[in-house]
Amino acid sequence: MDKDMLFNKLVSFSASVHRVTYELTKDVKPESITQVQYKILENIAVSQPVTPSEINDCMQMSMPNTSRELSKLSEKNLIEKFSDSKDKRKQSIRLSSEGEVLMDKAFKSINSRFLERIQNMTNEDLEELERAMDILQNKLFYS
Amino acid sequence: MDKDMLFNKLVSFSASVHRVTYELTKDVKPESITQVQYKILENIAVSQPVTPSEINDCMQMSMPNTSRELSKLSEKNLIEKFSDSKDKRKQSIRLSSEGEVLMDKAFKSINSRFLERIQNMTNEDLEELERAMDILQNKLFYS
DNA sequence: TTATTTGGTTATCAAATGATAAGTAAGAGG
DNA sequence: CCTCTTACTTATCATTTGATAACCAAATAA
Repeated sequence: MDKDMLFNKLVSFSASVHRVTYELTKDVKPESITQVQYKILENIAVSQPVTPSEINDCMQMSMPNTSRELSKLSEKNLIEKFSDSKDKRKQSIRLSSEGEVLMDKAFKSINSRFLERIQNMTNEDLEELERAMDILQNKLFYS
Repeated sequence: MDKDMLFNKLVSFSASVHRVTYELTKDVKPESITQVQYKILENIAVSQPVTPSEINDCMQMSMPNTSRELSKLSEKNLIEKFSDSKDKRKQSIRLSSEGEVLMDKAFKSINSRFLERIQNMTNEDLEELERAMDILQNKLFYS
């Protein structure tokens, strides 16, 4: 097996994934928030409730910056902070109802672009896609 | 076929791809250039020679900003600009030898992390990966 | 009880990025 | 020849981001 060839394939593959996810998610974020803030919201949306440190790890930013961005999101009424009853240093963060609406709209729009993209596929195609994603996620893109 | 399930799978899949490419490419860029500049160099490396407008399209930035970043890369002696002999408005950009060295080092380092990641795989596993990438790239992550 | 560590905030500063306006020079179309 | 368009540059400005230092309060360890 030619591992160099496989590596080249990986390079081109991840470029494609990045490009297509860019196309799918283009313009779904409202003007009122920055790209980083949108990413944080996405992060919260898929794994709420989260703590600031968890967001911090996923986003690869420094705590002070995470804290700042969270405050901004809080000011914009998109998230809510609760303090943990057991460990009062910890904060637990979730989307506010306004935030839920925003992210719901975003995901719906991404979903509909996705449906467009797969609209002409047969059931076998779709099952093939599913299997292929499973394989790659388990064997190559595991964490 | 449940398309919503497939969509969820896609969301989680692309998150994984992003995370793993982050890990593979972490710290390969020298301190002397910014993230954006590194991305531009990657772009040039895989499809040189390129014109500023082509880079501009791929990078989703505005022409003035692209131009600025290219000048900076040029000042750092990482790229070279030639003007097209046919159409003198156009510029053709390639890596300088210093730029080649830099990107070569970067790709080698990414490659070695990739090899680590696949080191325990059988030939069948690798062929499976290859097929899976082909399928996804052709059917879902096409441009 | 007294450190020390953990989880987080606030303030501040430099640097990077994004966006706009205005300009130049070469090619294309009339 | 005279416009118009294309490809790109320069200058400038506001905003975002990244990084650092200093701080606080709760939890933990000594």
